[in-house]
Amino acid sequence: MTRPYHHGDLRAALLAAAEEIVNRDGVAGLTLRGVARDVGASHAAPKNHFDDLTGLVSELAAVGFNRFADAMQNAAARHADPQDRLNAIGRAYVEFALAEPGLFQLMFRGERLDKTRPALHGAMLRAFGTLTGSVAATHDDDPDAARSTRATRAHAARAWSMVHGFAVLLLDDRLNPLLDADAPRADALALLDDMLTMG
Amino acid sequence: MTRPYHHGDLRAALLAAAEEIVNRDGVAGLTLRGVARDVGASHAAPKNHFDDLTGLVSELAAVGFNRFADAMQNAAARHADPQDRLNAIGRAYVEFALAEPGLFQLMFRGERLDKTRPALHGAMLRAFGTLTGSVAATHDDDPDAARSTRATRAHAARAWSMVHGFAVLLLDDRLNPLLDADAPRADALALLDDMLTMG
DNA sequence: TGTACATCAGTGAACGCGCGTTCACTGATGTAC
DNA sequence: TGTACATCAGTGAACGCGCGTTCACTGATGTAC
Repeated sequence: MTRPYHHGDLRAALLAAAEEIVNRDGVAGLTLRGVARDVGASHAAPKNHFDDLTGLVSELAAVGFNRFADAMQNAAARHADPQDRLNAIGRAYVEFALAEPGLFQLMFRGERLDKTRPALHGAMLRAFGTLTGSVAATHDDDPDAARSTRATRAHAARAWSMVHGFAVLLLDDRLNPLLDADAPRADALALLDDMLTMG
Repeated sequence: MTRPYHHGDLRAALLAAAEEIVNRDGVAGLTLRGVARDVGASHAAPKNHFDDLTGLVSELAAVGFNRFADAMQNAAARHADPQDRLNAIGRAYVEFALAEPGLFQLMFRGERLDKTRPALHGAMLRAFGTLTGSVAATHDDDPDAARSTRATRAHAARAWSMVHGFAVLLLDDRLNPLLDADAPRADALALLDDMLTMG
């Protein structure tokens, strides 16, 4: 079987390769040439699908935010009580970051992202809406952030900051002094549970 | 006045230039050549003071963590009540991030950091000890994190995660949906105060 | 059904760029005697 | 007090590297008639 001239779905293959690279080598290790190399295409091929590195990164971030939103929604769907749902979302948030550390960092480092791209903008709204909406439900509030009260905004910002900060600090090994040295990963999730349920 | 062959304190000048660059262009914009260029030295000069980019970044991070610790301790010293002190530390944490966004990101992005360098390691312990010790005081607990109870660990992780996540999300314009569009900076600090004092 | 042609996807050579690093060197400083 | 010499700080040319980008091209696909 000879390799056909056209790939079939080079765009998807490039995104998959980019995801693998970013999780292995970090955001700084992601280059157009490297991605093309990994899928066996010429280094100029990505230009046809993503104008430049910002394009590739932004589209990959959109994929990431959609999966991120899916993960949080699936976690929420397994619980009926609003507070339980919110805690489940928080756990899913951190678990996503641990499972795809490079992708998570790419999604949250603005430098290389073009947030005006429709795919990315929509995916971000989905992900953040899931989180803030769930916070509002916990407090019997209007889920529309734009019309939320001062207290609800503070609740949303606190829940989001807490879980995001935990994920970021954990990924960068900053929480080690607070964790069991023998099993930091498992202990981290236990610690997160304590944080979420301590009232 | 002709420029002398020896600079006098090239090391300090290089660190100052690096700080300016990182706050202006971000972590990715920081290079040995660029730093040397900005102080008017040859591009190989930094080698004498910092072996490589990791050395420069790590030493700059050490400077940053010491200033960071100073800022938190100064803020704490203005209050007597433990909870007030902790809130003041949280405010100082976010204000530092806003004042030196590039330096803050450099300090918290592990990739380029050699945390085993004595200067950096010590400065990090100082900064984090200030924060976690203050949390323990709020709960009448042992300030030594290694011997702290499960509840204290959870309190420390929560306080730290919350304030760190808030800073990171704010720097990356992620909190805009929750902020007053006309004065996001001022509103952010008001929102932080609500978060810290909402109980 | 067949043919012509426009469009699209991918190739591979070439370019310029800034980077880190090496190297032989030079100017300045400190120290032993 | 002087002199010799080792050490240190900084220079500037040169190298190789991987990057993004451009360019003329070729193979494949779809569409108009």
